[in-house]
Amino acid sequence: MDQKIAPVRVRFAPSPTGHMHLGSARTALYDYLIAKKTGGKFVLRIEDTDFKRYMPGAEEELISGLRWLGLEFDEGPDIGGPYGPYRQSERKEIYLEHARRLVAEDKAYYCFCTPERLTKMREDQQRRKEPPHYDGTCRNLSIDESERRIHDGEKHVIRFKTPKEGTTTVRDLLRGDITVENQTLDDYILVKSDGWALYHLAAMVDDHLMDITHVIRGSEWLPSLPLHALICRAFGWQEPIWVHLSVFLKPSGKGKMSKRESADLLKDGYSIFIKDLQDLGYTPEAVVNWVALMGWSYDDHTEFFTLDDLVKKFNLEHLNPSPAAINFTKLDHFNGLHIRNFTDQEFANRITPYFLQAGIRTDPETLLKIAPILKERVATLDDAIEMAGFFFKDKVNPIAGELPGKGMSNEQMIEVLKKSHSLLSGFEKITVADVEPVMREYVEQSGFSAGQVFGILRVAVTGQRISPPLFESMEIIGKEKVLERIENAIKLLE
RNA sequence: GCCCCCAUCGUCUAGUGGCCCAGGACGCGGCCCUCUCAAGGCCAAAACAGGGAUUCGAAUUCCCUUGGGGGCACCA
Repeated sequence: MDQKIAPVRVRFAPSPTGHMHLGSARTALYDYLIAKKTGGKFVLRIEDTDFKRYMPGAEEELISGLRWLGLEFDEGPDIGGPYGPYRQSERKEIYLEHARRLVAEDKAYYCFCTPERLTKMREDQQRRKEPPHYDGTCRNLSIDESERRIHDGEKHVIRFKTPKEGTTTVRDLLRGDITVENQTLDDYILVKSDGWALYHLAAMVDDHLMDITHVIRGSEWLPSLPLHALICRAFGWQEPIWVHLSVFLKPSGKGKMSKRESADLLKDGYSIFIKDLQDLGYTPEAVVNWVALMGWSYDDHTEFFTLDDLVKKFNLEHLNPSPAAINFTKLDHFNGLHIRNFTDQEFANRITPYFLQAGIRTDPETLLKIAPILKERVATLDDAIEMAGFFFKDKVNPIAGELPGKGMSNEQMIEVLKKSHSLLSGFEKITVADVEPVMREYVEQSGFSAGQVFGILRVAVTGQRISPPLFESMEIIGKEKVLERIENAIKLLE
């Protein structure tokens, strides 16, 4: 069915300047999927040449984020590989050599203009309503003069000698040919005065040296795509296949998520950061499933996918170029779906750390028993704490006012609790099969509704108005504790 | 300001000239189930941005307008 695709080499190349977010996660996911699908390689490369913006711990967060999502990479800074090193900060000389080669071939040149002059130049251009452009002062300096000035210790950068005339056409896999007038391009800086390469050079050199076949990245790179193609062509390299993914917009669909909005979002229990999502009780399965479908679709209308499903079904052809607003309620939906898809044991394992974090001591047997009745009713894993914390407490503390008893007096509630207590006492142990028929029979005779009777019992036994089913809960809690809690509630009412 | 990209229900999307008075999913509303809350089942409302052109025929092709997004650093 699927035509055989040659093995790809793809790279996820984040810069360690901030927290890993949904956009990165999706790019990495698609990289992983297409690599696995074609039997290719998924490499992680850290683009850390901007020391000013470097964020300590970002690389570790990236790696643990990838692993949490299940996106194991084949080559990377911590595991190495045949194309290393995988940190750009360890490849300075490689970029410099390449830049010099371009200079030697008259495809780049040394520029001695000071940042101050360039800033002023730009301001003047802006004032004259001209697009900001390098004015070409050093573009035609002779090699001799350049070398003399370098020798004299003059600060310099290396600029790309962008063609002044004609057009450049590059093919993006999702959008087709994109053509720009070369005169709208600039003589971009390739190497900074401190000798470090800029992204444009470093990424192209690395992609070539690392045999990258497909460059999958965000569409914020689209404007510099012609430059990148021109650089590849200047070196005489074959270009990779360019794939620019749509951007993610904030839920309203109006623009990208800002820092301030991310903070607001967190108050509602959502986040665009992978680390947060984990803490908020989302499963990696759901995040993967959800994010995969933001910009990609599968044609038979199925939407529930595991990572393995996606590896089988993913393709580059169904990618969608238009921007996508993030829909967190759909994440909730997928989270529920995947939670319910877990085995009871798996679910028990997953919620354990959340209880731990909340300071609630659990035991594996009970966890396994509550799993089936809990799985159906939590949206996020940490919901389990609120919903099922009472299973692990010695006693619960219902508030008198919390005991519902719609339209019932205190005396009536006490009556119900006392009767229930005596009924339950008659059993050797509480099981749903034994107890439920008896209790329902009591409801019949009592004149109260099932909602009234079970509602009071629920609060007495669980301390909550909302809980998993009453009888199942009582069976798990055990007769002794149940009776104790009912007695407690009676005392409270009296 | 200049350059580039995008445009189907509120949102994510299917749709590559006739199968579409547009299909699915989330959400929303209703009903069923029901000891609470969920889950599940069923039903409903909801979109081709506007204008031209091509064609026997356009959501699908082309042009313009409008709207939205991204980019214009010795950041990535």
